[in-house]
Amino acid sequence: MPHDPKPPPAKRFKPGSPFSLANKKPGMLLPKKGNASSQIDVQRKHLPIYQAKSQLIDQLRQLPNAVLIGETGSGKTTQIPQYLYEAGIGRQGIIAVTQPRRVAAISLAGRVAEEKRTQLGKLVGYTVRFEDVTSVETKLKFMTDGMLLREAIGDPMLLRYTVVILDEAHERTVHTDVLFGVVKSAQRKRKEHNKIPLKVIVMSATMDVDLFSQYFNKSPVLYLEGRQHPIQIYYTKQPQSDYLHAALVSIFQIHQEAPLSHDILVFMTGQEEIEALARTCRDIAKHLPETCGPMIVIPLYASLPPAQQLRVFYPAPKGCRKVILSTNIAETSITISGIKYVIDTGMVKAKRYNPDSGLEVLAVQRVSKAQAWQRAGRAGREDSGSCYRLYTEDEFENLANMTVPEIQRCNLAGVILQLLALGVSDVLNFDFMSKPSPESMRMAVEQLDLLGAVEQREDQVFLTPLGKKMACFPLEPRFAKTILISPDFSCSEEILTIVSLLSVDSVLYNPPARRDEVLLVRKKFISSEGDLITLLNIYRAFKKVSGNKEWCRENFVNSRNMSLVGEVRAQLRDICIKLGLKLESSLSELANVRRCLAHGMFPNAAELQPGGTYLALDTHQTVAIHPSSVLFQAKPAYVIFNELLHTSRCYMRDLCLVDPDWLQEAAPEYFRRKIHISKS
DNA sequence: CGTGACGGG
Repeated sequence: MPHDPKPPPAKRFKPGSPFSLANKKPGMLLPKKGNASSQIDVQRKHLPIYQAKSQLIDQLRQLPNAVLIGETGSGKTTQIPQYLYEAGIGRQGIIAVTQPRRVAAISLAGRVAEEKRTQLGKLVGYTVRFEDVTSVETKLKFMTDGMLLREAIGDPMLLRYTVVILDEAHERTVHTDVLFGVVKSAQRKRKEHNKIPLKVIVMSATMDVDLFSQYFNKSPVLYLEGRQHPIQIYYTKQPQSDYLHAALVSIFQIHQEAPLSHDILVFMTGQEEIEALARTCRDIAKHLPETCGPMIVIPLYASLPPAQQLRVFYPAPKGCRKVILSTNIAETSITISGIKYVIDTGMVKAKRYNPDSGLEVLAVQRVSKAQAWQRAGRAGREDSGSCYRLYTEDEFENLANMTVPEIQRCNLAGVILQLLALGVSDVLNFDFMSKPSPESMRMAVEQLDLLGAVEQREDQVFLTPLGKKMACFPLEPRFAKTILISPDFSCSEEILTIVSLLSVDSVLYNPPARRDEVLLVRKKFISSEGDLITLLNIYRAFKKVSGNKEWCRENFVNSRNMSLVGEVRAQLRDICIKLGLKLESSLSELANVRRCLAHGMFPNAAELQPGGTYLALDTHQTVAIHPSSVLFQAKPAYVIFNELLHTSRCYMRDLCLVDPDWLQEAAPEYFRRKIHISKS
């Protein structure tokens, strides 16, 4: 199977100077894809992977592990599971295919069911959170990697499965990285216990090949040809000090020179930047000579309402240019057809983790080479295209090869808890493909220790009975702990609501243009006891009108996120019932709720200082109340907060007023130490 | 006095 990892030859251009067009001919029309089932077989046979079918089956039959490298469009994800099934490989159990995202798992299952001409949920099914479309007949199961991890807690050897296919492995999400270790150990254990072997197939784009192969006992790497069209890459001649300006200039150069039917996709870093550039583009486009043609500018980022996200898929009116300004959401999650030009600023907003302070910070930084290739690839999905990189070739060469795997950039408390629940005996030496730093491992263990989830004896970490229960919840450890202690305060119903509200995207809708209206309408929910109680009030009011959409609109509440809160809450409540927790409501007695929150979240406590700032008692950082908090003006002596946000300052968000005595009673020794230090 | 890249259970 041929494989050419060499990137296309590079050309240079300078924003603001004329550059030669890569392709003057108008975009070719593609043959329309039919949906009639008679055409499905024809389509399947036209996929590049079909040529290699018998060879692939022979290899996969005998190999316990394989790494499969295939470009987008190779058809590997839909075809390999079917090939295995049709060849009778792994028939004794289920073939699982994991995906980092829900939508991908759901749509792939739909596609494969269609190809097999069966009803979804029979032979082919999917499992994601809140949705299980499988049955006893299901042999090909698409699922999120997080879902398989959850299942592994009850079944560490994954005995229901004969084959696990880890797709999109190059994305290196936390879940995929943990799964690498889980399936590897399941393979070994099954061998030791003389169980049916587990076959593991890692699927990835053209990167990380050696790492994957090494990790899975030097397993062979199979290459699949893709159906990617050639992409011409351009670099700037000089480094650009202002990538936004460079992007603006490049957009209008292409706009002036390329046929209007060619769409442009620009990769940028965040919402604010995108909205600002969109405004500028629209302004400029208005004042261009008529020879240029009109331009439609579409912003794209995750927090955009779904209806507005859909706009990127509508073709622009004839004779109008479509320009999409996007975050990295268009790198993987959303695929837009018809993109002819990609402009890559070379920058991305990404999470960084400081294990010493335990603080996660969002920062604008340079992309990796792998990411730059992923972005460029978005220009060549249906036809040849061009990618304009707003940096020099030298700068490109100096980029990191790979994006640092997320597991090396995040708080590991949840991961460690999950591994312990899986029965991993020596967590500190868990066989990670890319080991997180010892400091961040230690930090996570300390956090779990503080919550009472683990005990440390002779350099070993053990799960406590409380920790075992905590692991049952699909939540951050501190939230699980708060729920588990809530029966002691007779307020589980309220705590379930608050935790659910904090574990989904914000239910508060804050359009900046209607700020005054928002403040006015929100007044009636505000509690002087803080943001968490305010949120509880909003949820109660929402329930009172049974989730009325009109009510949501009037009150600037995001109804979709609010419904999600309900789903999460129901799931958590079920887990509570299975664990035999006594569920009570404290109704109007909200001091109980705050006391419970103080006991569960005491590591996130802060104390007012004479100067009016706060001191985070755990890390002794100086912090401030975020201006969006209902306690912003009040400045109470002691608060707990849900999270720290590091922007212009270090802000606490989602606060709750607490009594210092509650903190003392929650963790006497800890606070004796902390408060002692803070006073000295 | 002023804000959150993207996912997932």
